[in-house]
Amino acid sequence: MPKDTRTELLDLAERAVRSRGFDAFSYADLASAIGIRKASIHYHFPTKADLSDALMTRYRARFSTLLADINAEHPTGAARIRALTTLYRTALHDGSTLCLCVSFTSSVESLTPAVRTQIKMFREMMASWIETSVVLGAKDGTVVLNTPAANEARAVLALLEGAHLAARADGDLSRFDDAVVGLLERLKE
Amino acid sequence: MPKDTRTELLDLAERAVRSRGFDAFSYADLASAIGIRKASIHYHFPTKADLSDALMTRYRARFSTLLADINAEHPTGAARIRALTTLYRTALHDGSTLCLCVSFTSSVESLTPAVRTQIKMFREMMASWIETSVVLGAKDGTVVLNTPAANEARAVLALLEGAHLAARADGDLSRFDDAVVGLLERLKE
DNA sequence: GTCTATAACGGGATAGAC
DNA sequence: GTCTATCCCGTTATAGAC
Repeated sequence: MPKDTRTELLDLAERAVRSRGFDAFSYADLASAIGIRKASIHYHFPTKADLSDALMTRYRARFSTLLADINAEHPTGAARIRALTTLYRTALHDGSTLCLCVSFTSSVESLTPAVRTQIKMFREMMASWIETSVVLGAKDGTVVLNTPAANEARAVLALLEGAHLAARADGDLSRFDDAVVGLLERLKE
Repeated sequence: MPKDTRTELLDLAERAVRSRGFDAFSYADLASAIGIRKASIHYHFPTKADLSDALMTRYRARFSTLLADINAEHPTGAARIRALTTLYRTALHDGSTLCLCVSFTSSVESLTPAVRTQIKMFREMMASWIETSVVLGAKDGTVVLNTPAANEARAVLALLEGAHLAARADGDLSRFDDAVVGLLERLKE
């Protein structure tokens, strides 16, 4: 079954933002990629602000589902953090795409207050999930906590996002792997 | 003594890239800020590629000096890593400016091969210095190594850059502090 | 929903006077 | 070194036909 135009536009725009950045892609790029005129895109997303807002809304919903999936599949704290690391690694693709949240954060001055709020909400969601996971890990004995769980969560999130940047800069997935060795090492079982 | 125009342009451009991103600032911005016409800027930097190259060259040189200063002032591995963390924290200013390298990495597709190479060289320099510092710390007993020093170095760099993003997204320096608590905790003495 | 056509603006860059 | 003037292109966005 074919994707509708709106979904196709979101897919293309997401890839564009994550690989080139918010300020470096245009409606013309999307139009030529999808095979319609750029004026037609304004029917689906009147302004670029509307498009970026829709991108973050969908991205947050997708990650919310993905985190729930991880919870359903992995019972221990360590397994969940491992799965999250895999998720971030996969999101890099061949090293050509950052996390949408990372990309948007670098262009935050070009974004509307609504999108900035969504960026914050995304990080809050991630940090909160990580915190819950490491607390679980501390209880089930699979994660060693050296600092308060809230700080561990912020550190893990920063590490994963920073590892994204490193891999993106070199176009090399192994940069990501190098950076997360220490994190994975701390997960028992 | 007054700054020359070239230096003033570099200062303005660096702040612009770090706060708004490479694709979101223009010669017109610099011109109005410095009080000359935008055509005049082309005398100093014929193209935006020349400007970005000069920015990275100067940034690398500055950090090279700063790292040497840290070495001169701090004898132990832990003290050096602590000083580096402070350096990154300061680079955030009030939370409005990313590391130039972080900002450029997000816009890497808009940059010339020469600048991309400089981005890699910057990270190599940082990772190498961190690795040397943690090896020193392992010897003098101020840093506990859980993984190979090369991996620790990549992890520290990723953590610092990721912490930059977190602070930038929320416009709040305490996000940086939250993320690096665990790193500082591992430094003894 | 998509089209053509166009408005209105801003981008990087250049030529040549001073 | 800085200026004015200009070129050429790309940008987001809108109007109105189909």
